[in-house]
Amino acid sequence: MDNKRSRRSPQQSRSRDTVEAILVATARVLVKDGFEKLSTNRVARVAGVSVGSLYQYFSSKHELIEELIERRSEAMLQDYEARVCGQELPVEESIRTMVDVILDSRRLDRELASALSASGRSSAAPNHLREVQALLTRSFMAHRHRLQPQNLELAAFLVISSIEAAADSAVAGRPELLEGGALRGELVELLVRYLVRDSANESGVRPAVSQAQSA
Amino acid sequence: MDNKRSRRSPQQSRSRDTVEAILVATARVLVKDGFEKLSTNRVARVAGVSVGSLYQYFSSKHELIEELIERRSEAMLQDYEARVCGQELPVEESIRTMVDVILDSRRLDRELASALSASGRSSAAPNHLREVQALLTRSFMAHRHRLQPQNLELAAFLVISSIEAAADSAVAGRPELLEGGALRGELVELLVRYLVRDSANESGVRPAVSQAQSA
Amino acid sequence: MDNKRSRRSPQQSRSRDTVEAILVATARVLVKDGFEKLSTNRVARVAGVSVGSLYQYFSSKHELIEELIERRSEAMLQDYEARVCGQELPVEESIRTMVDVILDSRRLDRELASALSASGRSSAAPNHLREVQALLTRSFMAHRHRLQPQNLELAAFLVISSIEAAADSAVAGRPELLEGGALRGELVELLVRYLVRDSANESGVRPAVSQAQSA
Amino acid sequence: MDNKRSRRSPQQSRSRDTVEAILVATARVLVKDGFEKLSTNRVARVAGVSVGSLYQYFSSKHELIEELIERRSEAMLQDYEARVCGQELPVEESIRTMVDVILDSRRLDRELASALSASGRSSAAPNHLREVQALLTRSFMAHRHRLQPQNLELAAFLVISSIEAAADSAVAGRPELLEGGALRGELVELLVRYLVRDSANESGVRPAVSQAQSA
DNA sequence: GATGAATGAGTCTTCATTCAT
DNA sequence: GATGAATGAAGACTCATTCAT
Repeated sequence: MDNKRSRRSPQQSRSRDTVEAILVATARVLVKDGFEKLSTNRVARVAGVSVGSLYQYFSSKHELIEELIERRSEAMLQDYEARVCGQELPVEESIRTMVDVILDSRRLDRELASALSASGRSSAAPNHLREVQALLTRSFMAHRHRLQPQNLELAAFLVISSIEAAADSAVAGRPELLEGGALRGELVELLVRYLVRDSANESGVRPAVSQAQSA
Repeated sequence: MDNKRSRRSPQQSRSRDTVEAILVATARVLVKDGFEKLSTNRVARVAGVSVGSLYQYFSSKHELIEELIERRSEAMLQDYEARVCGQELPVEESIRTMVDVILDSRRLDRELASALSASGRSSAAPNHLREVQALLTRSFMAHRHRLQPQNLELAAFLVISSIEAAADSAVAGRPELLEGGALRGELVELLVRYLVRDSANESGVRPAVSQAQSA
Repeated sequence: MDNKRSRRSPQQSRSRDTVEAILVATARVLVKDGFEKLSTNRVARVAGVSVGSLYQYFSSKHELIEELIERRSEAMLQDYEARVCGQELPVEESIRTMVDVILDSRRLDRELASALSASGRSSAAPNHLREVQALLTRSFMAHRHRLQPQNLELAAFLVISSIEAAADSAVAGRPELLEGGALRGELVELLVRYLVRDSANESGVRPAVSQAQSA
Repeated sequence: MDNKRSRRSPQQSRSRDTVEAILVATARVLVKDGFEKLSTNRVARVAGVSVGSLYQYFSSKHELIEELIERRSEAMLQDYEARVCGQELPVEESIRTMVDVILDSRRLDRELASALSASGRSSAAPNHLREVQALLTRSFMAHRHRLQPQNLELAAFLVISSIEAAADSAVAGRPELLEGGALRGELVELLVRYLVRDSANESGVRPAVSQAQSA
């Protein structure tokens, strides 16, 4: 625990290959068998090395996974920077790029993302707000003339997932946000702005957003 | 609700107490030791009953957790309904209530929520977009005059967490959303509407949102 | 262990019914789920009584099974006696009746017999002399002109099963038989007499045996 | 033989010893405590290795037992072949050898055989035909002048065990044999030929059988 | 007598980790 | 450095048996 980062950092090329093989194997096992079946022995076997070698470069199973996640983040960051290419983008473009980067990343290694994020979650978890979402959809229906989104079901999906995400992120990393009214107010702002149709200028004010996107 | 077909449905009052004790113990273990340390034996010990008793009411560890999550969902649903009280609320109010319900729920059992949602995620996970978020914040700074949110750091937090959440929810339950451009477009719409200041009417069009919120 | 036969012997009719129900349930469970899945709790549930009641009449799981076996033996004995009906049968008839009784008993509750006798045996057991049997069949083929049985494969089956049975019975109940040459000699006598064709009188000497049997 | 696809095939000499120790321990536990008390942990402890090691070479408790049985079968087969030594034996010799092999095998590891074959059988089982056997013996007594065997009690033992064995083997592996009359007829043939004295030539026809046997 | 909730030792099995070779 | 055999604590789950109601 305290001797973290004690191992690792291969300098020779053979070592680098080994590390790479291990990481690739980890991802493969994760995708093929899920998080629960991930074991150091199995990873080593798939990587074609011995467990001993695995422990030469990763001091624990935990570190193995951390490294994998870190690499994925780095990849996303590089993707973002590659797309932005040093330019100063307007906010709309920034956002669109961000969205693209994250969604593409998830799309590319869907299995890995799923294995990584849904790892311990019980199957009930994803559904546990289904009913609330249904409730919300119905409420949207009732006011559909005042709402901007066309696909109300998709809108409800987005709304719920955003609230939950904010709540969970706050719990995980910024608990103080749960106390004040700031997060709350901002979330409401976010969502209401998204949902409610602009009364004055239907399609004039914010035109950039509705353009077609490249898939 | 009661069609859970647990091993047995309690028929004596003793049983009901046992079930309750087990569920309480589960939450306690989850909070104190985290998901990974949750074991049926430990739960039973903390609950002051035997493993056998646990298995009399929950046919597996999995079911135990499902029940816990289900109870939390039900509680949230009831909270929502209590607040709405049968009235037909306008969208703004629906959203505010929804936000309140979810945030309050998380605030109340923060630890449990954390244990449950971060269950399998490695400790690296919460941080893995920190850098991206920093990037985004800087970009926001550069355009701050065109943006509506005051607290740009909070805005970036919200933006990132919303995108990630949408991506993860899609991966978990609606993979088809990752393919088309619909989710992407809607997400961009959501975020840009939130971020960009209304050029025409600075504070006139959407007044309801900026009101004070009841904690 | 030492208070055996302490419970049991119902005198009232309700008790008798209960005992009967339990025994029937035991057989049912045995047939449906096999010996390994047999548990007092399950038997009680299937019998429609409580475990407590089961233990009122059977002091242990062990005793439950013993009783079942004993009943089966009694049934066979009664069947035999019913068929013999007090008459003094000639040996041929005795044997035929005996064979009928045992085979019929097995045929009638084949499942139960199988569950009971194959209970703990690994799947390898029934086959473990297959090769030897094949060897023997081949040897028979080579001498088929000197042998009496028509179906040599069936003959080999019988031969092997008889030897094994004698060996196992001896191990289980009469270990001294394994030491001397008596059992050995008698077994050889039994088998050779069966196998080798009578050189002198092909079909005259022992005519009674080849008659048709009632199925 | 070696295509057993156990978890791993030992590659170092240490492993081979471990495997051997485990198998020896299995036999020892079986002999000392019986099949019901056989557990992987106990075997490992007796073998002086860890459970983990056991599972390195045997993927389940089941496989452990299968291996043991297979080894015993192989040993018997080798014994048979060693005695036959490639020669083409006459039937009488084949049978005698077969009988010797099986009886000797049982004699050598009597305890193991007992534990293995009586594995699940309740203690009632071996006795459950005692009464029938008594009956039969008495019947034999009555016709003793027409019977060939000298030791009628031993004959009855052999007769009963042969019928039961045929019935059980059929139940276990060839249920179709229970239906037709073939098995029945053949069994009767086998037994009557054994029991009934040859009327014509008392001691002339089948002389080979009564010779002395090598123990 | 009957009930069924409770017990807890014991079962099989996994897997992160170590260390002699 | 690499190997892979060995470890053993720990986990999920079962079931014969008891005993308060």
